Amino acid sequence: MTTLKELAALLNISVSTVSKALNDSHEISEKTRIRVKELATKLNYKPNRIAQQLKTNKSKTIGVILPTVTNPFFAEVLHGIERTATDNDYDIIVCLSNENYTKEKKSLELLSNGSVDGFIIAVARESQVKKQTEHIDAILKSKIPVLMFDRVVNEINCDKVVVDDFQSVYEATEYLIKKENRKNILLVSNIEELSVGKLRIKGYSKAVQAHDLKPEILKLDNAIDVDIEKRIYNYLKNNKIDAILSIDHITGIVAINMAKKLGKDIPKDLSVVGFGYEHTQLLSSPKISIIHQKAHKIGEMSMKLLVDSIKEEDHELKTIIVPSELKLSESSK
Amino acid sequence: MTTLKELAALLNISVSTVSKALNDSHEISEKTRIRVKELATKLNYKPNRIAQQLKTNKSKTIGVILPTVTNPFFAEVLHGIERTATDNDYDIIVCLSNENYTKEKKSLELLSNGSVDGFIIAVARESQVKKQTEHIDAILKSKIPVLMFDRVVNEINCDKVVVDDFQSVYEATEYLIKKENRKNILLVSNIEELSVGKLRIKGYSKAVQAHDLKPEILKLDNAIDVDIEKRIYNYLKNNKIDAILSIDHITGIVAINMAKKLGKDIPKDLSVVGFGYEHTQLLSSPKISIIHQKAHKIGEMSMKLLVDSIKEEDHELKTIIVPSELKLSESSK
DNA sequence: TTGTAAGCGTTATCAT
DNA sequence: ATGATAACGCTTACAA
Repeated sequence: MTTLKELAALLNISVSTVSKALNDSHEISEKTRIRVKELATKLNYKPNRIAQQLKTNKSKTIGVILPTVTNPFFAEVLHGIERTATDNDYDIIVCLSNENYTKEKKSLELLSNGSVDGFIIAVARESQVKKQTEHIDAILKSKIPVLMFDRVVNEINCDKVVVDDFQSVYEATEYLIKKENRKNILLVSNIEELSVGKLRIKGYSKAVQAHDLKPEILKLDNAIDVDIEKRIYNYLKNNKIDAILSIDHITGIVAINMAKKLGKDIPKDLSVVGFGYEHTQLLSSPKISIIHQKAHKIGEMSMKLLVDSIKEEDHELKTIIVPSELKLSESSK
Repeated sequence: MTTLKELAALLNISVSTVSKALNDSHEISEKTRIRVKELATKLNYKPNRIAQQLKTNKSKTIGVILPTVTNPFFAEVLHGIERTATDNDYDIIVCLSNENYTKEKKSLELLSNGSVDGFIIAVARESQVKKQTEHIDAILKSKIPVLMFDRVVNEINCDKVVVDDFQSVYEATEYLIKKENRKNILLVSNIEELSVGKLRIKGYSKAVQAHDLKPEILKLDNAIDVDIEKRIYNYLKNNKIDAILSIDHITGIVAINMAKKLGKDIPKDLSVVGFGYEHTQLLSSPKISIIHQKAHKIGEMSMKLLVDSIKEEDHELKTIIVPSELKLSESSK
């Protein structure tokens, strides 16, 4: 890599002159500026980013800690984060906690040494379930801004971007009751121990009770593939259900497949609503209705808010709610 | 952030003594070492990574350029990359090209200024289709190691990790012919212009011809959701087909759904094989058979090979082939 | 208009 | 055993 020093030596001028010339300083004569720039281009000179970072004490990098990226929700959020970061001249360092508290903690610690100017984090399942969050507090204490999205910790005071989990499920439930006239709505959950899962279940319960119906909830508690199918199949076989509301992005499609296996007519006998993303509806037949979380937007808003908080002198903490959209399957319209 | 200087001032000793004490130098007395370490712990001192990077001229960071991360294949590869990077004390900076040549080029340029010690890249669709790859050559010329995976450019000389695209599809086709006794195998493709797509189609064609059958290929050329369904539906309706081989991770499931709509009995009337990942089989009913690419392993091998190439004095370029595995649906066993 | 020198935080070499 | 100094590559206040 070419350095200022090398350019200076080749041109027989000082390092500072070269630096100023490249930065279009008024102090420098037209002639030398051109001379310097020509050589710089020729030798493909690029200012060493590390040196600049040391000088300015800014990394222009954000640490992004995600539980996983194989879940399409987080993948899409990451997409939004990356795009917005690029637009704001930031890089992102991505760490995956794998839903694991220890890994999450380690990642935060490793990066809180000047490597990043701030963090975007969706808390790992384990951290959330065990309520272990001092590692995040520690970061905040060291004055590095943190933004939490989706999986948030209420007790921690920082910027947040969340989905309207309660509201969207409440409305979806009400839709099933009022528009599709369903009475026996089963909620299927594989994420009941997460903050978002709890909120979604609350939204459902509240809506059901508001219409004097009784809640029915099938908690799969993190079951593995084959069990998911079996348990949903058995439940549908043994219970009179006319609608299914899945609060994750998998079990809704599985429920459709199991219902078909049982000879149910969708959407006549059974309405199915789930959470979904880019390809969810394409992968189901008949089409599932989905609560579409604006994952890309969540990523975008998160990065924007964090960048603002870094720039602003006296930033006041915000919580932004990104509304979801109920996308009906064509058949149910 | 606490610095060596601050520690030194507080302890009334020199910066270099502090540095040595923290690094367990033999030169330093037991007493001061303890004194230093205690204060360091108390003030939560962490060596500034940027300064260390400047000193060693190494970033211990790898730039990872992916076309997208919402495709589960790349998501899983990223998972493998991240894990292996962490195991080897590397960070990763992730950039998404969005299948776009310009963005890919810009990302490479922005990071080739000392920000990263090497690149892992899966070439964008546009770069591959238009055969624009000088930007990658430029990086190699500047002596930054590059590793390409999956979407590779044959003409470029660098380390590579690829899937056995030709072989796996050849074998899957042969399986359909020999074990399931299929005669009219339709290949469905939505990625025919990619290097991997071409190889997969070749594998299919070769196998079909080897058994004196005629190739049938439905090219969707990057169609959008609703068209995908229609075109597959119509094809199945108007043509006598007894097996479908999808070379991506979406159209196989869509084909199953369309076939069911047409009243076909799977797997009796029709065998379906596709490419797939973690949840692919869970999302289909009846179960699809999948060519399972070891995406996690691909990420792992890529990072390992790149790290090796960085460490080794005279590294000789390698191409590693990661074999896929044909995972039959239970019904077809 | 150009150059000198200090400093960002660290480590390594060379005194003391 | 401890400290002074230089160096990594860059920017910038200050001289010349």
